[in-house]
Amino acid sequence: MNANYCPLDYTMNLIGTKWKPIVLFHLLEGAERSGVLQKKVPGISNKMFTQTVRELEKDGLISRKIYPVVPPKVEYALTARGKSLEAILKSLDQWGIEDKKAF
Amino acid sequence: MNANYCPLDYTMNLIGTKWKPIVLFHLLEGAERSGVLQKKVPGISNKMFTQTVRELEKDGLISRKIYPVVPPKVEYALTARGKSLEAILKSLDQWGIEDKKAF
DNA sequence: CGGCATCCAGGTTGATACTG
DNA sequence: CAGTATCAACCTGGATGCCG
Repeated sequence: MNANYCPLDYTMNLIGTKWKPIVLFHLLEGAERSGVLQKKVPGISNKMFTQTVRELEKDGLISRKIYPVVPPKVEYALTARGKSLEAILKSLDQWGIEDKKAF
Repeated sequence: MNANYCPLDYTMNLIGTKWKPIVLFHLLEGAERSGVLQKKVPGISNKMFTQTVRELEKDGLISRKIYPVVPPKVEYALTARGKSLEAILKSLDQWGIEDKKAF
């Protein structure tokens, strides 16, 4: 069964979903408030947004900071581990730009 | 709804699945015969393998060469478009290696 | 405002058996 | 050997409504 495991699989299990890369990508510019961040992700439902940031937090790729104010305020930011994905995220984005030109 | 589209999404729609990156990665080393290639992907079922290479072919990332012999022989190889993903695939793999060291 | 719980439709996946 | 067909099980994601 296990003929040729490759770490690529490990990476994809962390970020290889529909929404995770997009959320991470937008956080490259800096911390964002929850609602603002969500609006930057076209088409995501509230449920999927919550689910996505929860998993990213659990995996230590982003941090969640809660401000005890009214109305509630929550900010998300990349952790060091999350920032280490910067090159990959930008490559993915760049490839998309180049590929669209060619095809 | 559409606040901030990014090409990263476009890229992920092409390769952002469980099996596609792994298949592509193994093809970086050169063309492979179908059965051999499948054995290199741990845990994939025959059905998913076929489905995956079909989609990759449809998207022009790999080519499929059929040898009219008995028993049947089919080889898959990266197209130019597929090869252009090399840097990304290796980055993903490399990140997985580095990350495992750290965590 | 942030985000969780519930329901449920649709797509995805795996096991198995079969064709050329 | 390469690939397809079928079916059931599982998972995903969206809509809605409620809570702190």
